[in-house]
Amino acid sequence: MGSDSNHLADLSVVKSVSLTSALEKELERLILTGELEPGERINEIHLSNRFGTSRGPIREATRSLEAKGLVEVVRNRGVFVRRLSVEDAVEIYDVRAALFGQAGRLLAERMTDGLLGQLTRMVDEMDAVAERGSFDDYYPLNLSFHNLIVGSCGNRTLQAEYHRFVNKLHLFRARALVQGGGLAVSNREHRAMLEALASGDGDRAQMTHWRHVALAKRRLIAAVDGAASRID
Amino acid sequence: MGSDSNHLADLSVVKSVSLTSALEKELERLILTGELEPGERINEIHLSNRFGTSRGPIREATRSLEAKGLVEVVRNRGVFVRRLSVEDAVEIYDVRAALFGQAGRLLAERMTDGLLGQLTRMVDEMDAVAERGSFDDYYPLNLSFHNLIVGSCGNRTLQAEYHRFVNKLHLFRARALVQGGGLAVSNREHRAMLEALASGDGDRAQMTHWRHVALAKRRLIAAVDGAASRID
DNA sequence: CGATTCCTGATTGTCTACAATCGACGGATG
DNA sequence: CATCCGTCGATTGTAGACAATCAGGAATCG
Repeated sequence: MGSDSNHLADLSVVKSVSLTSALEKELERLILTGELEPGERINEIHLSNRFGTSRGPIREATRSLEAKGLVEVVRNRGVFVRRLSVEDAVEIYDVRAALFGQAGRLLAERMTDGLLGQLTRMVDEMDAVAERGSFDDYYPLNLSFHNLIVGSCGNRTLQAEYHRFVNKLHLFRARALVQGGGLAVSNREHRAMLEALASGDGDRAQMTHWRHVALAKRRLIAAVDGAASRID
Repeated sequence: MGSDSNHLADLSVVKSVSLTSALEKELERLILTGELEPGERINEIHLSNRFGTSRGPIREATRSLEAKGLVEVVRNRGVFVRRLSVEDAVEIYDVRAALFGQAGRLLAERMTDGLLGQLTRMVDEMDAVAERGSFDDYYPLNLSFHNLIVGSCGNRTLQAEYHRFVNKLHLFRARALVQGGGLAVSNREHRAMLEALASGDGDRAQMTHWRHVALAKRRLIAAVDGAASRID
């Protein structure tokens, strides 16, 4: 853990960034990587000792993280990394589906040959990886594919919002459950999205993109039910 | 303005609310009502004098408001109520359309006779008000109608998010421009939404709800262009 | 022995003070 | 007259101190 405080020290050397902002970024990183786990309490004094700052900026940072939905601030008790229930995760998937669908629509209406080629190569590569059944290789490609779509839709507000929700899903500690349905199924949905994007049809793109996330939600629910049955 | 500090005093009497939380609520109210105007600087010392608190809780509150997109914190310069450009507003409308569409879909899939009756009465009432051409009477009804839909969709995350974006649009000081297209046109779109909700068809409901906000966006753009032409 | 109460240490919430930064204004210079 | 530089007051960013609150452990009671 010692290297982490070095991380913050590097940031504060650049004096254009306030301590509060640097702390917020670092805390967010600790949360998203799982070093601070859901339900875990964020102790101001420990953190201030660890980072060599006073408690003020830490308090400011945690207020911001609360508004972003990554922590919960309980008066007189402390700040806790937010714990997501299955119900929470399902709700977040619905929001994410809506945003991703809208990103698909916006992108279909402004698609270029270059971008379409890039996206196509990514889907081809995911096909190859899926054949090998390698989730660890597939996941980052899948992430890049989604990020390129959202990042190219031309709406920064939508992009920022989408990523906030994707970040929040990091709190749902059930990544192994997300494999449900198989990689080939997931990439077939990517192909349908691609075709819709190529067609320039906004309605169709919105529907295929929305459906991809909605089906992922369903796979999650099925996996959770399956896991619960296995426990019983 | 003196009555506003009484507002905060009332809140702090109830000791279950921290000063920071009370200040955040009050600042948000001041921003959303327009008492603190877009671009205006929030002066910590003035506010701490006004509310009889130290600056610490004010700083914490403004960090949260920043994450909610209502203010911008500029290091060493201060906190400014966020100013929305037309482009910002258009981006927000797109996000709002996506969320509203999703709310429509979710509601269509869980509609009850009682709720449908309630929504129908509201649309009928809006018809009557629209005939009189009374925007001031129409607007709150319209707001209630939208809120009932989103509030009944069964997804709290979506609801909270939708309202965050509606709040942000308060920063766009061009409410007079939102009248474009006429009240009767707007309420015809409400009827299409109603029919879709009654049919229980999620696809159809999502599309009609999405379209309603998307058309409102178009009307806004047209009104902005019209206003610009009139200036030239 | 289990349940209840009390005490104390740890932590949080807020305040005050100090240092750093910025912008406005006035004076000097070309 | 325009531009540049220096000064100063206002404000922001942060640290440290003090008071309030809570949870856990120990003591007491039934």
